[in-house]
Amino acid sequence: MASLQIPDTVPDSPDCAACPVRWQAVCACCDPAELARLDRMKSYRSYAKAESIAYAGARMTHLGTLVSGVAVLSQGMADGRRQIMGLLLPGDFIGRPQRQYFQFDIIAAQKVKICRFERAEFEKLMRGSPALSGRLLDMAFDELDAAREWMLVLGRKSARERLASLIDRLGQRQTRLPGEPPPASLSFELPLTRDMLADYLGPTKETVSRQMTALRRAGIIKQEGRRRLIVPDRD
Amino acid sequence: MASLQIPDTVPDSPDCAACPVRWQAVCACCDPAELARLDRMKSYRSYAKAESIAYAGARMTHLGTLVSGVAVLSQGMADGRRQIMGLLLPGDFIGRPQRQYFQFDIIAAQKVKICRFERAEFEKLMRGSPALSGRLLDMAFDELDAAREWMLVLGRKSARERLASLIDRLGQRQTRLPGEPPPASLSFELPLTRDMLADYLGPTKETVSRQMTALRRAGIIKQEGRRRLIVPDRD
DNA sequence: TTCAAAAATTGATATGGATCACTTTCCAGT
DNA sequence: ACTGGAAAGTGATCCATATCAATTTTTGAA
Repeated sequence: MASLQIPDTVPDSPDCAACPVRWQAVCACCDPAELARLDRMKSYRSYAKAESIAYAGARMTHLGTLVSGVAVLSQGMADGRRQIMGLLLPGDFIGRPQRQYFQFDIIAAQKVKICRFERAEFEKLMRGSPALSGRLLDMAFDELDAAREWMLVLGRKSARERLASLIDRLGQRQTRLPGEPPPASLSFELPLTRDMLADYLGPTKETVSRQMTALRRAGIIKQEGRRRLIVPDRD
Repeated sequence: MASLQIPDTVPDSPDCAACPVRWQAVCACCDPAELARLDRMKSYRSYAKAESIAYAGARMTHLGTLVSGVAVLSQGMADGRRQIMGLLLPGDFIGRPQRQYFQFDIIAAQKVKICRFERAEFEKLMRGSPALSGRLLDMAFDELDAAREWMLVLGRKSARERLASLIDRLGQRQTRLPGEPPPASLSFELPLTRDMLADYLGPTKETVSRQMTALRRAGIIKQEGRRRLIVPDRD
């Protein structure tokens, strides 16, 4: 089991003030007192590539923030079809307050580190902190808007357009500096296999592969190796 | 203009206690004091069938709750393609706190009545009321889960399966009593035209029509007139 | 009630993407 | 540096759904 190579609970617990996602995560708006309390509550846990972080129906004992790596939120059907609903990138919130069970599967696409809080404890803190619950509300609405935007892609766009939309989205989230407009040209590492791209986009991996070739031949993207992508001009 | 047939602001403002969606809406968890405050803030507004309630980019001056009728949340592309992201039924929340502009179009599918609050005023009340903001957080997460569930339908299911999923979903929301399990057999009125069904499901209206015929011939659904549907056995 | 416009259905044909089968490329582990 | 297995790419064929073109049914306004 790959997960055994990495200790389940990472011993080092750096101070929240030094956290790499301090300003992206749910705790971004916390005042020093709240942050100190979170600091005491938190524990880290790492997951190996391809390890399951949660699965639909499992008890949700913890909530948390993804600190590093990339994970994937997905749902499977009985016959093996699978749809990825979203990517979890550093700063993203994992779980849902007031819920006992996970609704979807969460799988690490790379080595992942999560900053975790016990659910009951976090809920208690939330009740006393309008800043924290307000921030979470805002993040939830952002996710909702993103999910709805993606419905347009899934419902109405061709395979080629879908791939282009996803490349653009991934590129922006990985390249853009917070508060800045998106750069015209992107260069970044694809965190997903072709199979995962297919599960995200709807079509099969063969079609994804063909469309990737088509985009490359059309000069819309360039590739360095299999994973690094360059988008000279976003349009 | 159809909207001129109906006064923009409905004069009668029944007491919140008598509101038909008192226990579904965002105000479900409010205590009497909060409810009294909302009661003073609220104003009603009606929209005619096919009237636009909001459109992407428009200023969001009010938030509110849909009290009666059915509206549709959708997004259009430049070339005319359109995707419906969700239905707004009685009790559903409209708008988003802390946002200046609407992100999507909202269109009345039938005559609609909305209970509105000025955004700034509602936000102020929210800041002082954990019950209200907690309730909204819960509703937002419910919507998020529903949106993600729907992604599976859009990304992975055939036209027939999609139509069946939508019929089931609509039937349940219109038939199910809160807190009860869904009944095995449904009978209800479709609030959407075939065109709108197509915009919801992804395929064209012709395909929707054919699949409707196919489901009828397979005995999975029965129709009374064009709109009333009967699902003898949900499976 | 009548009638024109909109909605829905049906048919014929075209096509994008699925499927199946195979080859090539890339790594991870020895 | 090898090498076996996974990931990625490519080709041939088939099918579900789009598209184009009527026709029928419903609706609502005069």
